[in-house]
Amino acid sequence: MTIPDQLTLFGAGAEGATRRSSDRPAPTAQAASAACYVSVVVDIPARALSEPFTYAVSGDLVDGVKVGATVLVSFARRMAAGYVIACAGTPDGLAGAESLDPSSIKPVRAVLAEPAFSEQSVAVARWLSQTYVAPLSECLRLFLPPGHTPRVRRLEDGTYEVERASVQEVHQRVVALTEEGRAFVPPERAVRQRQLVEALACGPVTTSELNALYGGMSATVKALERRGVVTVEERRAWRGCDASTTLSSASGAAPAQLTAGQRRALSAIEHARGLGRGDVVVVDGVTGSGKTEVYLAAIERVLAEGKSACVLVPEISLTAQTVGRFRSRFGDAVAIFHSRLSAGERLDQWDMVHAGVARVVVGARSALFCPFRDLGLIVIDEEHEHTYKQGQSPRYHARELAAYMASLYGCPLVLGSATPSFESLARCAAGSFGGVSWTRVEMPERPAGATLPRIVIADLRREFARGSRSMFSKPLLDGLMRVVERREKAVLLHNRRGFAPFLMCRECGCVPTCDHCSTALTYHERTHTLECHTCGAVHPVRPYPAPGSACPRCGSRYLAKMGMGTQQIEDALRSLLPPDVAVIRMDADSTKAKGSHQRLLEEFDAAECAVLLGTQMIAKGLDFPEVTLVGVVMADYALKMPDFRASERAFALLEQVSGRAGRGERAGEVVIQTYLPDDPVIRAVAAHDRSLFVPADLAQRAELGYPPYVRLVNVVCRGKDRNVTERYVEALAEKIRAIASQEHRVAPAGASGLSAALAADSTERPQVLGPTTCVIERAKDRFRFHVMVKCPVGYDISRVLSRALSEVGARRDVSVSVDVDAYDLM
DNA sequence: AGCACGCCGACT
DNA sequence: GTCGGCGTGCTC
Repeated sequence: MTIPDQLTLFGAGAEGATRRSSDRPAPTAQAASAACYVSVVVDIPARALSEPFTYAVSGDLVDGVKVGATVLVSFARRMAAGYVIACAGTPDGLAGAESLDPSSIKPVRAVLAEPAFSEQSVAVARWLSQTYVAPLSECLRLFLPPGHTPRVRRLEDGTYEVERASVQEVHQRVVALTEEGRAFVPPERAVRQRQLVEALACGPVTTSELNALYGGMSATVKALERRGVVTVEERRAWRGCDASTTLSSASGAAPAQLTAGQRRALSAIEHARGLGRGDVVVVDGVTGSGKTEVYLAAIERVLAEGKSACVLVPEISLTAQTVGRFRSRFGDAVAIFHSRLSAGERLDQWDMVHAGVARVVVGARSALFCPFRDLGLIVIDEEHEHTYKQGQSPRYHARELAAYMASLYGCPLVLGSATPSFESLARCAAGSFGGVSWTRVEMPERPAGATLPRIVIADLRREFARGSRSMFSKPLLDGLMRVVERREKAVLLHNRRGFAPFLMCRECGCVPTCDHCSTALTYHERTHTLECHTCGAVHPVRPYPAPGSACPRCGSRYLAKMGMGTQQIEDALRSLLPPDVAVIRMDADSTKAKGSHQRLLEEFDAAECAVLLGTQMIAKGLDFPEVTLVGVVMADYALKMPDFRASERAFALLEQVSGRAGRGERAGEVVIQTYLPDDPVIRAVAAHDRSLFVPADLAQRAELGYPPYVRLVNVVCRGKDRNVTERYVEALAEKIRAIASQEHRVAPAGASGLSAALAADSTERPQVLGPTTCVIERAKDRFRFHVMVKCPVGYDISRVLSRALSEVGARRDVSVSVDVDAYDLM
């Protein structure tokens, strides 16, 4: 545990200490001696401060002040960190500074960090800021090295302090034999020297490795270094590169031959690369059709041209196999980003890209902000995943950001999925969007004779009528027994975490709810607690049939667990299956610890006969050829979500999880348990044919005005005072209505005909719905209201919103969050 | 007149 | 974000 180093600038004793009064420099003198001028975005996240300010750079700082650098500036009687986004010889050369009084320009006080982003990244940050109505400083921060967000604080005595980044680079000392050293024979009795020479015979070794192997070796190293036998070289250590896996399918050897579908996809990507304008290729390949191999082959060609590639995968830790394939194909040239990296590992992976050591980046959505040298390809795997939408400001969607970056860099964007998003399907159907072409390539077959699994629908209504009270239907039970008998493997999906999601009184119907938030409390079996997943409040509880259970409202003792979770199914499986069958549960609870995710998968891989039970995290990316059975314990949770995308998501989830079966030589079977066997989504999954539900679902969305036919923006206002918040949100909604009605349709330059093609029946002007209270009316003691805005595709709604926000003005006691192209409408 | 409070706008 | 300026309205 290291205490963050603190470095006091302008501290007491420092010459010209920055006190309130002495804070103002003589402006004219500074301006006259300026070597150049810069546009600086101050790191104060307020919507009103999104525009850059102009500062002068003195001669002694000019070498360090470049685009991408972090600087310290005085701003409105205080100090602030800021980011340099442009440089020029005179103020006139900087946008917005033309009409500035030269005497009001202050100097840059210090350089806090070397350049971290390029001018292209500035363009990307600007686009993010405008599109998602977020402060520019917040968007620029995304490009900083991990753990290096600057912190400037004012101390009691009026001086300022810049906190040094808590994560630092580390070095290792590498010991190697010199040319002459090879012939060196240690004296008979010099045991340590013998050990050292022996260790170095096969190649250079780090000092820490030597010390771990032989104990204190530093004296010996020093002695031999003096004699010229060995050299010691200090080298930057790259943390986060040593993750190895025993997973059998993680090797990346290229197959002898690609399938016809893979070749088609690859040539579409090559075609797009040749055009160099950022065209999009949607690789629509069934599960197991070898999409990863297409990415790998495309990246090989990009690397051969000396360019780099970025691959986004949903929550990387879920796909240790994918990572393994990339690492074994491209070796050290790969940087990996996932949520389970430590701060130091994250920084080093970033620096590997910065230094040009790594030219392939595999990571979650934030990997797009890496300091790429010359980006030649962007890939988004499992493109339909909603994790590509960022949940906090800036609430960008990685697909849209990647499409913008692709056109900026003139490189192709590849979107891969077995279940492409409706947005992507619509754009491909239109042929173009945002001024570039969108092409869909189908890969309908699995390579090497593997076939898609047979799908069995288990009708739970009939099971119940037959008197079965088991959580496993006959087809699923039979399937499990067959797996046990043949010593194969099964994957069981259950889309819920915890033991019982909530408690309910069987007598009065009361469901315990959080005092601070209007959400039902979740029951946790192992700890006997009710927990609020919104604010984290924890209450101990005794549910029925434990003695002393009591309903908080009516006192009845029948306060019972409702629904079932993965833990309950795990217990049932264990009592059902012979003890030599491994039952492995994977959900948010069992994968909390670092590395536990991979460990559980390796356990499943190594087992001779096993059942892997888990939430949706097991649905994608897993590639185990021995899995012959996939069971969905209850498909209806996914089908009946209160969301217009429920069908799309349910289809994706069921199709993905079904795809885990039959990836090897033996055929696979999927059993889906449901009370709704006639639902079009279930029928589409059963037939491996999305056309059985997509047209009807699209027709409904067109009629009700939902994406992909319109854009949706959700504006949420939160405040402690109900009335104040409500009045504010009403004023904001009114302002949006007013501005939207006076603006004509402003399609941004280059916007395609998709809005015309798709939005023909929808409104031409934005439609403002609400304000209303949010579904979660109150969270963390704040009242929540929201306004929904629907507008035609291609309409520049962001401009309307930022104008409305600045005209209504900010209030300290009401926080506003804008979610453009919202996914979560709660 | 003197001052507390809240709103508005500037900040380079 | 954060501070100061200024207008409103209340109190001495």
